Amino acid sequence: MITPSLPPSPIEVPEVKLFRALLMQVGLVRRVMTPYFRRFGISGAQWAVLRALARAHRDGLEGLKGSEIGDRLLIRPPSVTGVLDRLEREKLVQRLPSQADRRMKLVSLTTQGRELVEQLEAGHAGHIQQVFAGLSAQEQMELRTLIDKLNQHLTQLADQVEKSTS
Amino acid sequence: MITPSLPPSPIEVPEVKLFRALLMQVGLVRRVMTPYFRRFGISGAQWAVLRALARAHRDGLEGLKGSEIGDRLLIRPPSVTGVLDRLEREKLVQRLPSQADRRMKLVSLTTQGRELVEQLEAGHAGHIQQVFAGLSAQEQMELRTLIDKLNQHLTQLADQVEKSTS
DNA sequence: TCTACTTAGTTAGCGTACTAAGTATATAGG
DNA sequence: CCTATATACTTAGTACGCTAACTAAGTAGA
Repeated sequence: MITPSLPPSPIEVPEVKLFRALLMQVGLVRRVMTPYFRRFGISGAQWAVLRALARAHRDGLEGLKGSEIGDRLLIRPPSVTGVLDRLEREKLVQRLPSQADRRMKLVSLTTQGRELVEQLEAGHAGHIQQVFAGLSAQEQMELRTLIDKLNQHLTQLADQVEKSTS
Repeated sequence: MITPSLPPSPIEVPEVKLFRALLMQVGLVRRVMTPYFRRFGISGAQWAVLRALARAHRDGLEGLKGSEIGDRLLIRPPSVTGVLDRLEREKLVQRLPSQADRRMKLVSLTTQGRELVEQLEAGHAGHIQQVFAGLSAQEQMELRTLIDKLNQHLTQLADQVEKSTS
């Protein structure tokens, strides 16, 4: 006889609860940050790209290639193309063909893009501090240590997944 | 004279570094989990819904209404509609009109959906344990405590954002 | 040299998140 | 009773992530 009901709930290991807490965190951070970036007419992903380009600019580089942006942001090439398309449409970045390697395009901030970065940077630290205001400086340090350690492990795990898939 | 260059990089407060570590974590978890769910023909969001429905089923409920699902998963009504559309297409869930309140539809697992939940639950804990294998049991507990505390704060902050926007 | 492989970027198509706005039903206040 | 508000869900349109597949260009090996 086929039972139409589910068997009793499996024992919930602590890792699963931790994982759900982590997913909750992701959702909450999205809800807090998305409207914040919206005020500047951009998205979180767009800000991440603008910030990477600003850093490159300050390091004296002419620009970044798309693949470098993708590596830093942990997103795949098609996602980079999409975000750059929209940033270029808003005239915040430009894609200049490279003479050295004609396959790639060097992406850099426009004057308008640099102005927006400046404007955003003025209040950015303050807003991020609000996000973590629920934790003491000590707790923030502990969290940082744990996340870094977890990220190291996840990087390894992600590489394994990548290989086994391809 | 207008400077075409950016002013020097603002001082990077620890919170900003922590925030970037957190974003990194989000990207890495996505890269590890998405291929895992893919093996079962579903997505992470779909699993979250199936799991919520399984829990409701075990609690003896006929089903959940869409808004309850959205509340648990921290997603808005249109996202719930979309995920349910695809789950219904795959015959994993069903939307039954409620007689008590004709506005809502009670969402529940189909037999096929229950079978998939069972199948997935068999190996789920093991996979999640892999995700956190980079941390000791002690560290996992600490991380859990910190995330819970942060989530409490973020919930409050998200509510404020919601109110100020509307 | 010429083929094979690699790298850079794009396009196509899908799933999931959002806001804004619309429909239908329920409930409350005058 | 009947209008106003609130609730439940959907539709429309946008952004961002992915895989698969494609073009173009550089690189290496027979």
